[in-house]
Amino acid sequence: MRPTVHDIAARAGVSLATVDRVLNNRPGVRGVTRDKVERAIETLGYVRDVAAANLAKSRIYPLVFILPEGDNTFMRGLAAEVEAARLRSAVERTAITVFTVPAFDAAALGRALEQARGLEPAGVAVVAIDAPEVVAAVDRLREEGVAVVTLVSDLPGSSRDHFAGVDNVAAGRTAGTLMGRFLGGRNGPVAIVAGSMLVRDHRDRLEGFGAAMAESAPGCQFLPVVEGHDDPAEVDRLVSSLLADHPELAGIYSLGAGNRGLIAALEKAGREKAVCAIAHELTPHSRAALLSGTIDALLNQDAGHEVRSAIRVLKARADGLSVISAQERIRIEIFLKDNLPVDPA
Amino acid sequence: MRPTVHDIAARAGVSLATVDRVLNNRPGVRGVTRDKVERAIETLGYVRDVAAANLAKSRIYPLVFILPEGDNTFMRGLAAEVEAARLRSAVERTAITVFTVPAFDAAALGRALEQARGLEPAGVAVVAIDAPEVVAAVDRLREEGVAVVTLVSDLPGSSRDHFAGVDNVAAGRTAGTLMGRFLGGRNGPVAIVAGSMLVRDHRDRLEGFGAAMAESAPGCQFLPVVEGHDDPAEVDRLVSSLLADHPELAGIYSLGAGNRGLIAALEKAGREKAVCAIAHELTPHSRAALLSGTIDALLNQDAGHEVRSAIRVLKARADGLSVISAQERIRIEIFLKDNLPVDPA
DNA sequence: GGATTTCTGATTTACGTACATCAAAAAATC
DNA sequence: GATTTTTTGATGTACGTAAATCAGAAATCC
Repeated sequence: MRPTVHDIAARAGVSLATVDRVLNNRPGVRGVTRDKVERAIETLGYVRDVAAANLAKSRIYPLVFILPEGDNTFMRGLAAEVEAARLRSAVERTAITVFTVPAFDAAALGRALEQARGLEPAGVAVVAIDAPEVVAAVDRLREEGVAVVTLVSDLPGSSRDHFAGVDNVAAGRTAGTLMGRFLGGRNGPVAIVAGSMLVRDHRDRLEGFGAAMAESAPGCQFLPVVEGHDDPAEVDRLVSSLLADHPELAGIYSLGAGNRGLIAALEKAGREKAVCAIAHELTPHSRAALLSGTIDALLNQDAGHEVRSAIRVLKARADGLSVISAQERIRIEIFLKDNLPVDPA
Repeated sequence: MRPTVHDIAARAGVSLATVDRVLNNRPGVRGVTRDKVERAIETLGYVRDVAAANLAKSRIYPLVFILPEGDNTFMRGLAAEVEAARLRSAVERTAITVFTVPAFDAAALGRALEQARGLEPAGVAVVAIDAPEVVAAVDRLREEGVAVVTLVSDLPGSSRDHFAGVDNVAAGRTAGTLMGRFLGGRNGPVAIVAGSMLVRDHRDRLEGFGAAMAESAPGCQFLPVVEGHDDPAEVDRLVSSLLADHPELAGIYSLGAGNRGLIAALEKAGREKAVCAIAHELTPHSRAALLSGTIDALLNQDAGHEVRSAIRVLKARADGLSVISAQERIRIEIFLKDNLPVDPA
């Protein structure tokens, strides 16, 4: 049988109240007594029953999620996962509030973080924008003891507790290695379609892609990076003109969103088999394109995993507990047509 | 505020005891009264507080894990993850017992399952062997209301609740597509090293590999499958003689364990760059070989995820609850040198 | 050595649910 | 309509912890 606070009190020769004071860092315990209690905890191997403690505290974890607006498929999927988590609130003792802010607007994000602070939450999960006012707002939350996790996009200079997302340089490298190997020494230039080079994730992916391509396909020629602003129609136009201008195009790396446009352009031109296409994020469209062969490989980060991980980490940090680190590692998933999950994302 | 049993009692105009009877399916409630209570539960959106319920029941989940013996690195890693889960027992209200049985011995596994049944556990997780006596033993457990999850290796004909593992045909296909694309039309035969063709996992992988290669590298010549019995020394010998006999060897697919032997043979022959090598399971050795370029791609299943998932599913089934299915999907992970997790497995 | 401050003990209530008991009410049976 | 059976209510205890109160003991101060 697992030891309880009563067992510790008996063992240490003190009362329940004193054990409680030690366990919860309340004042009013002499050093020697504290030591006695801590030794008893040690020798009995006492572990606080979190369920019982939460019950007694009627603890709920007020959490705030701050997500970007816009109709980006990935971000909508992320929002859906947050909503799914909200529906589990009763079971998980969380109370999740969602704020949405205009995409790429650091000032608005800073204000949203301030607003979140006003709610005195136990934790905040935020899709960060790498800007000084955002760093400042995050640091202020941390100073007040609020746990902060960055989601999808990190904030390296800040004091955030944890980042629930992938290393985008490594993701870019992975795409580069795959592209180099898939081309297998074939000639012809490679095109890169970004969303916006103002976004850190995209810059990181580009950096990694270039480095890995230099190793796996030395001498490969790159076309200038074009920016599709994650908009399918714009990506369609851009890719269509790339295809028209470069009949020998060997590969396309799409490191942002707007894959519907990429797929449409390749298929309109009838070049879907000739051009090696690698893109990011599994969506119903990209999934279909992978299965049909229009897209050759897809890199993905599991939005559901990211949201669940963020919640676990925030709760643990709020209680000062540790987490299973391997469980919180967000994978850079590589999907070929053969290892797709059964259920569309 | 979340509704409690008291709220339901008030709303339905009955006593707490009656609510309790309805909630826990105890006899002694008229149909009409039951309906009243259920309507109240519905309209108030009552969800039982599992933590409080478990506390009141002092519920622990006695679970049995049945794992194969032997010094296979993957299985040892799996055992380590089970042990890690055992150390979390206090927090997770589990009591985990581990049985080990000789590998590939269906009769012994059947006996172990019977023995597990004697412990009257809430759930059993088993690395299955596809044999009639194992199916029978699993079905018997299920009949007694014990939840059963197959781990790593499935048991299709049985009534097991869930399979925590990967689709090995799909894993083989994934390897085949990668191999075909990495070869990029190069000539030269491809060798396949299995552990034992008696094991279903290995047969499945081979089947998938052949099918995908036929698509991605039509006309590729295969050497006869050799069996290394997951033993590094034996794999080393086999691969060394393959390399000596076939100077034009283009690729090797190792679908079992014993990768240390594969790596050693390739490096001794100085052929690690010339031969495209694809293997399974991330271990310290295979990780190093991936980084050095001896192995070109690694397929993996996350043993930690499998164990944690098995426990979640067993607990949920024991309580008749549902699980987040996306969370329990075990991925076929593809690792290149670029997307390795930071921490070795 | 008395007053004050700091520590400790004893006890109680609460969290939300499970489960048992006994009495009372309602329904079914004859 | 009396009896039996079924259904329901009322109540209490338990699970392991949190948190509060108040009294008493020990240490510290002057």
